[in-house]
Amino acid sequence: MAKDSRAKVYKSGRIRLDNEAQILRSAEQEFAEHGFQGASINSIAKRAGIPRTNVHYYFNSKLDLYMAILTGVIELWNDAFSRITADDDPAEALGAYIHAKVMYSRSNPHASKIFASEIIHGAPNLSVYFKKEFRPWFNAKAGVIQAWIEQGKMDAVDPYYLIFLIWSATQHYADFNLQVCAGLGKSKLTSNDYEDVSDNLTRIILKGCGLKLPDK
Amino acid sequence: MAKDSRAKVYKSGRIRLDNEAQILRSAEQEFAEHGFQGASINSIAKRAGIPRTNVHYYFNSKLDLYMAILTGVIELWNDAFSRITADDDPAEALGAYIHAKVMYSRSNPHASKIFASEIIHGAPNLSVYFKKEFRPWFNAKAGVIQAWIEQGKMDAVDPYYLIFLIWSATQHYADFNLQVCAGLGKSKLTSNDYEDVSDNLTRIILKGCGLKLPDK
DNA sequence: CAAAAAACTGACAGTCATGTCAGCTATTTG
DNA sequence: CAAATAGCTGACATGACTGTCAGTTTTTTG
Repeated sequence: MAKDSRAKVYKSGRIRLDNEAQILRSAEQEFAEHGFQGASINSIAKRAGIPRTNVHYYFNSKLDLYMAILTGVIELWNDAFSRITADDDPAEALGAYIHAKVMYSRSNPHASKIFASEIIHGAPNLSVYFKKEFRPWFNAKAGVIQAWIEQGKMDAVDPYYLIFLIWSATQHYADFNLQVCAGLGKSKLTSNDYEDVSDNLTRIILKGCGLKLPDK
Repeated sequence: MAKDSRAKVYKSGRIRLDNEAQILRSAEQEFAEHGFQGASINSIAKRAGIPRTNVHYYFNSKLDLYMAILTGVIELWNDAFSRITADDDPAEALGAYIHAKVMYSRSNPHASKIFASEIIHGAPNLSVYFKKEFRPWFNAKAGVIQAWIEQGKMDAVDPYYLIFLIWSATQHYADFNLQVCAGLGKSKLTSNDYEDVSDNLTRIILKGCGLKLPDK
């Protein structure tokens, strides 16, 4: 009996994996477009080409589905920053990080939007993450920048604010993509545009921290 | 008859003005917390201490109420930037603008969040604004920066990207306030914190554009 | 190929929200 | 103070969505 109730834990078969992936992809779009409350399981099911009740077979509730996406986003997100250490050259490391984040805004705009929307609306589903995991991780990363400063490698900017600056400036091109396109008079940013964004941001931010652009 | 149907246009009495203001205040909070779809007229009414049906007496639909707020936000928002001209000193003008925007994030976080959420989710209610008014205004502002560059007063950064940088960096402290507080280990940013933010951003961005900090 | 497991679905119950309207009450005004 | 206007509200019609469950179909496996 107890065994039976746990049976669902075994996520087996090819069918399950395929369908879960398909549902997650569709849900990511739907949540990005309409937010958690605005998204409907019905729409997600339609996007995925699967009957609504079948979506429920894979994900017990809308919140389950949402959380699966949200936690996935965060993992992917933190990865790019986690590799930077105090031994790296600051100009190179920060330049690479800015570039990676800009490209991430290009390749994963949905994820960025879902995350942003969650925080804007009070992060009701990330309170545990923000209360436990986030701060230690964030402090560690700020520590790397602080170390560079103490080694005299860059200006004594506040590491916390510098990180926020990089995050906001880069994520802007995913979250506010619509406004950016409207301002530039384009229907969509090209690969070149994103490179331009990355170059401009890198130039301003590195120089602003007293760092020289690394020659490529 | 035609006269009667227009009668509502005359927004008269003190009672109406009071109640409308109260409802708008409550709606701003509700929309910021839950987004357009997540907000309910019922909750707004409760916040305002007014029966739900009475809210409908003042605003025909939820969308009407939302639009009243959204358009108000945009007007307020554009004001700070609209005063800058090519004759101003760039360091001073940009510094003041950054400061104003940071302080705006402090005093009007709800408005910022509502605007951000609207754009993130595809700006379905601002399509007219973005198709008509926004670009000319935005180009004019970029033109001011371009003029400074041509006068040799600052580095040849792309004006468009510079504006986006300032917007994103400053609005971040309203929209992502929760993440910022979590990262800094505070429950709320103080007046001093916002001044620090403004100082740090100004320092990095101005230096990044080849401008000297104006001495206060 | 038959039994077991996984995948699927139609029908249902329950909840919550919006918007309308007729008729009520309070306030203003001549 | 009475007529006119503004403000208010209960009841109702309507629709959307979530989540459950029993029972069916498909797939896997021994």
